[in-house]
Amino acid sequence: MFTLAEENYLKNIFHLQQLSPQGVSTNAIAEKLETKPSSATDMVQKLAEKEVLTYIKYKGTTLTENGRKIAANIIRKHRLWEVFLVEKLNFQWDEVHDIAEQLEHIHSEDLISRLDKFLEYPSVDPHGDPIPDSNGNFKKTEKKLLSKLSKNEKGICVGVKESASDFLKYLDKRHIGIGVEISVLEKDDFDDSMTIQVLDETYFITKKIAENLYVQMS
Amino acid sequence: MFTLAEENYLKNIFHLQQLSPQGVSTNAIAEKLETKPSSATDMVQKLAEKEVLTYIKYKGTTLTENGRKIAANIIRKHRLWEVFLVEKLNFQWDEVHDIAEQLEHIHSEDLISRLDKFLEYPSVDPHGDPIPDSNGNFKKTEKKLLSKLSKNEKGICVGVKESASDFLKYLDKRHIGIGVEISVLEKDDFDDSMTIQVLDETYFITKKIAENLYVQMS
DNA sequence: TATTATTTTTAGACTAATCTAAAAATATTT
DNA sequence: AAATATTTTTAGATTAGTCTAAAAATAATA
Repeated sequence: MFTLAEENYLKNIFHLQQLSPQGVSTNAIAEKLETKPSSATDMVQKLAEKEVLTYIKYKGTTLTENGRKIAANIIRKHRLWEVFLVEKLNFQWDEVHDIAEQLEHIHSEDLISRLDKFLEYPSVDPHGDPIPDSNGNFKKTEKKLLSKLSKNEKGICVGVKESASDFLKYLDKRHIGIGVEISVLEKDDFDDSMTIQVLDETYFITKKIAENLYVQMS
Repeated sequence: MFTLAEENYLKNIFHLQQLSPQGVSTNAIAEKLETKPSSATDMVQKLAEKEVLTYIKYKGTTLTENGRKIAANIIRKHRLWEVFLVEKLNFQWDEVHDIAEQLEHIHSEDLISRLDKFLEYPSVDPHGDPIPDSNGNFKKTEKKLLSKLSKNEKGICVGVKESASDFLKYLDKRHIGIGVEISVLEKDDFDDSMTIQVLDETYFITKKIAENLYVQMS
């Protein structure tokens, strides 16, 4: 069994590993967990003892297969609870993160499998991120960034890259959410800004916005 | 904000206070929390600093109004989550306690008020215990005669009608006293006799006995 | 009431998780 | 390649919560 702190390290190292699969640096871990590098070193050494990650001094860490599964399971719980909060308790999708951060640490396999069933086995969370199965496997999605689309292409919004509350509010105001169709009406080659159509409205969006929205093409 | 350990102490001191309203002993707290009396002393002193309880050395502790409210709120969360687990996730009522013990420590007022609404404002948990409102108030339940209980109901012994010595000896022999929980396992409709459970023992009692014991229902 | 038993508190130590400050290793620049 | 900068680790301290052992207070008994 792992402590709350250990679980948080595992989960965040998992996420960091997506960006640097060859090994995660101590400083990166410390920054992600908002702690000091010396604390990260201590914890990483402890987790290496427990064989959920491999650690080479001054080089970095990588999750073991076992560590990967544990991390994926925490992410699974986080995302399932987010679906519950939005679908059943009518939270807005930008309000659920902090609560899910707490709920993800509740220990009970039975609870999660029942919750999964209750929610009718969702495949993505309210932000469009995939929910791994009970073995820790993620379904590969062929989503791409909206910024990669050309003029007159369109796609279904399936997720966001950045889930900062301000950004989600920006999207809500324009009725952009998971499952909504977005069409590129115009694209400026100079600054990569776009004019897009969402439902019956057209909006002008900057490159920065387009680089934070994932769409799935038909 | 209170830590997990602090919340558990407050909750359990609240429960102990139902049985001894004049003050809870250090040993009783230690026993309830499955820890050592010295640990209980330390924690009680810390909680007294935080003014959620009053503590007099060698005498005992009593929750302050503030402490009572915090404890009631934890109990409220515990019981609401139990309703959720049984009503929505189809757990059996005897399987939910350990999970609710974890869920009761999730911090979010908004979450609980939405959960309350989702569950359609239940007034009791799956064990029949009352759920306090968001101000920490429990609905008053007055004492009634044990003879008025039906099969499978239970209550806490709060008094006797007849205080004849023979009767008290009879109760003593069966470990029936103030604060003891009595459950009705069987009730005979013809002569109003009952089979009751007290602690780990079951007893057969006549109508006359049941008409002389006051119980308070959860 | 004096003695014994029980309860409660204090003192000192331990673990998990964190921190600061300094040392060591690695990376970058000139 | 030497000097400098950055990253990472170690050493030692701190806090919360717990423990054991011993001392102090209270309660029970002879």
